[in-house]
Amino acid sequence: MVKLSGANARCPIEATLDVLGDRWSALILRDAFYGVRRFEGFRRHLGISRKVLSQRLSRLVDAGVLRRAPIPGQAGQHEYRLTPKGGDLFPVLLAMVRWGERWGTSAAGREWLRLVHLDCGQPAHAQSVCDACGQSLRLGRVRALPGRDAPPE
Amino acid sequence: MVKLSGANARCPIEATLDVLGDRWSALILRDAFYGVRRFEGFRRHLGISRKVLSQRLSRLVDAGVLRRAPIPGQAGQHEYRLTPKGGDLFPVLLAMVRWGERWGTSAAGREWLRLVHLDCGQPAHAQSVCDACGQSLRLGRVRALPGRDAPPE
DNA sequence: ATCATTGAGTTCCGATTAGAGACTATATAG
DNA sequence: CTATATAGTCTCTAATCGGAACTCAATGAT
Repeated sequence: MVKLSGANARCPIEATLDVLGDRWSALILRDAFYGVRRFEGFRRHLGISRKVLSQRLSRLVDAGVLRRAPIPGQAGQHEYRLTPKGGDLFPVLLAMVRWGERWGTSAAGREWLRLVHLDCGQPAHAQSVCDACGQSLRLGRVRALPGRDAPPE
Repeated sequence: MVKLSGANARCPIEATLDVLGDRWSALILRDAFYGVRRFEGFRRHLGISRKVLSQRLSRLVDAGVLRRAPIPGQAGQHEYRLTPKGGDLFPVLLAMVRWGERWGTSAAGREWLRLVHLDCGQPAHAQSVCDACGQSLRLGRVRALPGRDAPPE
């Protein structure tokens, strides 16, 4: 499934898609952000088959976004927790929540989920801003250029 | 933790994944943000098979994120352009760029792509902030609760 | 002590989907 | 009139999916 296409093989978006570019992986990570940790938890919440879940969890562990840790006291049992690398996917998920709330066919206008920002107590809606100037990053106000390490041509 | 019954079917993230949850669709949208518009452009740039490209483009058009418009003067030819709904996916892509630059295996530390924020002239790195208080949205500082329209139980 | 249950998988199967490549249809270029 | 480009469709094989059954270890109930 990891098909690296010609020239843009290592575009950072593709690197992210190695982890998030599969529906089940993305949903597993969503559940991980919601606090799900156990195999059976994911399975029940997602309705995913055991085989695919097992495969996806291993892949996410291999990718370093989840960590498989034994549960102390519960011999033989373990849980999957987000690593710092995995936790850093949070902004991507938040941006997805935002879009889904605005545009999702059956989600639009509905409040399925309430995210509360503990620092201000308000409902959290993610906004994408420039980390240099703090202004909102709008499509059309961002120009994509080849970077220093871009492939030639 | 949000109670996820089988009815998490309409979580806003899932709505977004209907569009972005497939690797090819996500890559097509990335290319669209880069300015690619034509069937053959996507095909060459991505190395995708015609069948799958055709299928994905139709799906994205059906989903309302791309629009299939005839090119005036070039009879029989047309292009795929982002709709406002599609353009609103930009923050998701930006968040992916950000993560890929930080964590992507072969992308980490490299500058494959340079995004310039035209409003300040600086390299654009997307940051996810609360639209209410403007503070950065950090995992752990956001609590997920069932919303008004959450499924019962 | 035994039986059933739960957690966490693995294995097998039929059905779906993906990708490679050939084929088609239309329009312009030479 | 032939060649080329665009935008697909069709066919075929290989990979992948979901579902169900099976495994195996650790608890829990009788």
